[in-house]
Amino acid sequence: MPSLRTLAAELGLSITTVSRALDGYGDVATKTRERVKMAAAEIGYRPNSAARRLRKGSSETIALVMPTEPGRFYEPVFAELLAVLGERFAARHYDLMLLAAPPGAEEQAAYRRIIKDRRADAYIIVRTRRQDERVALLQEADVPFVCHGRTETHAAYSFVDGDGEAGFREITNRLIGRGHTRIAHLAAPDYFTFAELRARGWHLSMRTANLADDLKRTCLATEEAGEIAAAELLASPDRPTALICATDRIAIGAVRAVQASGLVVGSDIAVTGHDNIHASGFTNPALTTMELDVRSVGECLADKLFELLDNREPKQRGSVFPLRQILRASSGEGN
Amino acid sequence: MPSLRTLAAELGLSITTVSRALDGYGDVATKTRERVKMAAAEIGYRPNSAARRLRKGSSETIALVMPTEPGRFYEPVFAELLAVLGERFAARHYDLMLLAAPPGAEEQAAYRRIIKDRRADAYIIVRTRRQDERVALLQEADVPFVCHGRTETHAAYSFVDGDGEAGFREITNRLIGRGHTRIAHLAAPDYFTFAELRARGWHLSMRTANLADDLKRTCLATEEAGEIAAAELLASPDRPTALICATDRIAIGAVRAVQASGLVVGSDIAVTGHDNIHASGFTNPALTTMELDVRSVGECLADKLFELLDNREPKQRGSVFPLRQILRASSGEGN
DNA sequence: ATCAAATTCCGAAACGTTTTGGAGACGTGT
DNA sequence: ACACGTCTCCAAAACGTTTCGGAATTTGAT
Repeated sequence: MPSLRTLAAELGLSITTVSRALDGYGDVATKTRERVKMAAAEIGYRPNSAARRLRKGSSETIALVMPTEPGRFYEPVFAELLAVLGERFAARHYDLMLLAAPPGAEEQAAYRRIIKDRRADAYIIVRTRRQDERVALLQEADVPFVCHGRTETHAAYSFVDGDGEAGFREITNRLIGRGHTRIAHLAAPDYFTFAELRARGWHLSMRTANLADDLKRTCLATEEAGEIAAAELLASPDRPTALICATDRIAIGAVRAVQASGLVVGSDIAVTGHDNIHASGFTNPALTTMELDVRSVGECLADKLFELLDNREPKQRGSVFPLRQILRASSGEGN
Repeated sequence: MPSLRTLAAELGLSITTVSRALDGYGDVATKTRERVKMAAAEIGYRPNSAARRLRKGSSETIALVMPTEPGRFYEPVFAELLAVLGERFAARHYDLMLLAAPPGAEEQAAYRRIIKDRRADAYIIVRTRRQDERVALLQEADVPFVCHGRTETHAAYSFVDGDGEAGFREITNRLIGRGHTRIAHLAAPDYFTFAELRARGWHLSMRTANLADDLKRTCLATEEAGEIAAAELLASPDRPTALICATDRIAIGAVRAVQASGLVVGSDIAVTGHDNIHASGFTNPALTTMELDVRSVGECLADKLFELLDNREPKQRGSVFPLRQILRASSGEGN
């Protein structure tokens, strides 16, 4: 309600001076500035965002378009990531604008529309895909953006990701160390980069140990799909002794499949996942998995975004965070 | 980029006429309107949102402040709800703005700030509490809002909720019908209205059947807390034969506690939950639970919001959706 | 005392839209 | 001929901010 005009009138100054005083220009006497700031605080002045946006041509908004899967949208830590981003953005007076669109034409259209309208100054891409049209789109439009996850393209862009490859190499090595030789991988759909990276980790580890790397099944990242895929693998006469799953949800399905076939998870068949979703600690036996620190990822995403918005030279394009291994009974370790 | 000015110049019309033509005023000749619309489509004109917001004094934005729990934020269907809301809002050219704040002073401040700045035309309150300061705040500020969940106050406001009371009465009755007499309730923290309603459902059902209603434990809605609370109940000499849990997460913890005490879920002890989170179908045995149709809820929330924004008389203040019971083996039924 | 430079302030324009309050043209009934 | 209503259109103001290009005043150096 109170505007610059109000303040100016009250102080007997011009709108210009009041504005510049508040924005910290060197243009205005220290004494006047103090006076203005006092009055502004007193009266509870807050600049009208629409007006400033109109004038500055920026929106002070960061957009995130959530890719709604056909069916239910589900991403274990999505809500938490949003919370972290929201906090960080608020500190810099940026708004977080949330849209939803199913991948494909509709998603493209959504991006085009916001870009055209300049309704966001920057974007966050989540669930990044190996060939991601969103990256191409935003690069072409020359709009700042940061990816959660990475693409397979060689384009230069900022991203934050977990080191799925190393994480899966590590867990595979660990299982090999415990004597497993037939280790299968239940992969997520391969248009997701994370699925490819995790599969690669498993694959490299197996090759290095000279073990057969043909035990791979790809399925949706759901419990149902995981159960079916695992059941198939277990039905084979030469069945695996370990199931390394791309996600906890897949792993939870796999646990069920193992139990259904009369085998014991942990002793007969090791099962591992990724994400450390809440439920993973409460399967029977508890699920060995690995975890990415969501807070760090969120903060890193925000920091990179602000680097771009401030036109600062980014320290590094991409940041890859290590995964914390959480060993539990489903892989024959832990308690 | 193209503005009304551009269009006007191109067409040899005034800005006024172009604006009115596009907004569908009866003021302008049908022929001119067609001409204008053609040109607008051709040139890809889209009104500048900042300008229109400034002029109209509205923000065309709906705000949702997510209450970040101390620790991790987690709400089973939150992401999906956001997706539904996002879709609906986009159809009406409203933006969904997301903030995050922990309940308490910070949350209040966040609301006050956005209200003062008029950065949102309406609000959505989630995780509604029995005594909810947010409701009071928004009512006092006379800003439209809709609650997901309800308060215990008698204030007139719009809300959408699931019928937790009926749902819990139903499952309790069902267990009683199967011969259970000592049925415990694991409740969520009682500042949440949903927790109170579900507890009431259990309570009423028990009283009606003249059964002891003293077997109630309150805990956080987490697996860990559920496990501890369930373990306590099971340690009692006169232990319950059924654990009706306020949420699936609590129930998953309870399942673990039952198993730890050497009893069998389903036959020895029945366990039920609420939410139908993905993991609930994959506990061993699968968890009996109940489910609210998120899409319906989201759409209803959006509809009510637009009723308020359009100043239409709401058909009904509150909408309570029935819960779908999902009977599975953990309560001795289903497969 | 004079000129230049620094300091402090301000008027006015601009961002792009919506809306108010007409103005002009044309037809209709008297 | 006149008054009156209807159709189309438009100029200008307003929303509240930022910023350009000075203007007025003071300071400093000679």
